[in-house]
Amino acid sequence: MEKIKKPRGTMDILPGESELWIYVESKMRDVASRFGFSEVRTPTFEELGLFKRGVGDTTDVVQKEMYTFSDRDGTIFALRPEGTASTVRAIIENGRTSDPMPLKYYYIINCFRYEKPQAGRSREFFQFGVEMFGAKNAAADFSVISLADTLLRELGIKGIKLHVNSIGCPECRPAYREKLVQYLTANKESLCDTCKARLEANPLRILDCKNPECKVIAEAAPKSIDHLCGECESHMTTLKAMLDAAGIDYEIDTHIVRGLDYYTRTVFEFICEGIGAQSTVCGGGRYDGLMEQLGGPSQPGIGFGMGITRLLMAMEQSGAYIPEPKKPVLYIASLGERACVEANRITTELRRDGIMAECDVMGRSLKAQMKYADKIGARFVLMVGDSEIESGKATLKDMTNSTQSEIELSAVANHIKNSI
RNA sequence: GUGGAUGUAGCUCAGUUGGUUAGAGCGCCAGGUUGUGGCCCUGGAGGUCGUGGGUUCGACUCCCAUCAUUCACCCCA
Repeated sequence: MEKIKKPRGTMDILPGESELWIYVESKMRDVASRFGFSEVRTPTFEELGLFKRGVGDTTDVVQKEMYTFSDRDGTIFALRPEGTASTVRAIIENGRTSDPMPLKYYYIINCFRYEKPQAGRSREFFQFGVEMFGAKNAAADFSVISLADTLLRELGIKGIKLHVNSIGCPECRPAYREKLVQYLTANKESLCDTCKARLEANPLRILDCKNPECKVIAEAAPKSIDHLCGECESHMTTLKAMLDAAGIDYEIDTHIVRGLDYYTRTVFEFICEGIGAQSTVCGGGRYDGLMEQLGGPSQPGIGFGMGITRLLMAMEQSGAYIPEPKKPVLYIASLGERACVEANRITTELRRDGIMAECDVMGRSLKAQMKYADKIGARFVLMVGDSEIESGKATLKDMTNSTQSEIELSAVANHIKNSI
């Protein structure tokens, strides 16, 4: 038979590494709930229009990276390329804007983008996302950033830097944008080809270009942070004061420009060098116009997305703690039908009491069972055969020091429970 | 979408200027006498050498194509 391969840019997470994912995900839930965020689960696919309006019709994500398909009735759907749009849709659709403000939601989801895979980027990827709605103050920005910072610390990630910028609001951005375009147009000849094209479509992106020539121009370009209106200015000032007070290191990085249309004011990234070209482990910002854009009431919002694969790479690089696979406390080696029945009886009793226990299901020899017990790291091994069934006593071996003792079969479960 | 690198057992890799039944280590399974792990020894299973063409008496080895993996650009988490 011909083998079927997994789709390009997807991955299998197998035993041995799924433990790590579970650990990281439980950390995310733990930290998020400590910050007062609750989990939201939305569909894996949505109507295409949601992302066109939410993420932005002109973005690369929507224009060329979406997995779309039509339903039998002709409706066009898309696999979610990110989580924010769906969350906002769910809030509006379920009337949650009547809940006490602010709304604090988080999610751990898979997202899909048709891209060419490379380190830290795949077609199906996983992200932890956080969204807060209804709070326009800088304190909201701060608590979201602080949440990310706390999580990264608790996962033992080192060498990660917070970059912060403000890209202004509908009040001040148009004037800034015009000034920037003027400046860039004057220097158009020195720009790389892609940036020449970006001049029309998305001039802000030029600030983020890696081409050396463009970098020089970007360095001297007018900065959004110097052209903020009064409100944006004081918003940023307060945020900086809060970060300083909490001891969260950051740098103002005028190159940070988010690619999704919905961002306003604060934008930030946690960047980890050394994990490849895709070094943004966490990226987010404020999106005050998004709720209204999707047909809901006008409510400010702020949040971030954290790429779990990139996070794992950062953890590995940091030599962070990684959980050990669970090991059974007791393995029961049995020989013969009657012993096997008894082994299963005791194993079940322990399992019902929440203790990890194993017994033979392969019909192996005693020696082979001992080898197996060793490989799976069992702490104790109980040896049961016909004579043990007769006498009601069996040998219990402590695998850490090879000591053996006689024990009543009826007392095994209790003995094990007491010895852990 | 563009460019570079790579593709031999489950894993990590050998495979000599193209030459007979393709190898090692690890892992897996079974044994090493009579009911006992870690070390050691023996045996076994497992590969259409990514796939499809071509050159040749003969291809894992050379050529072309294709697919996949990977790194970078683009973009983003």
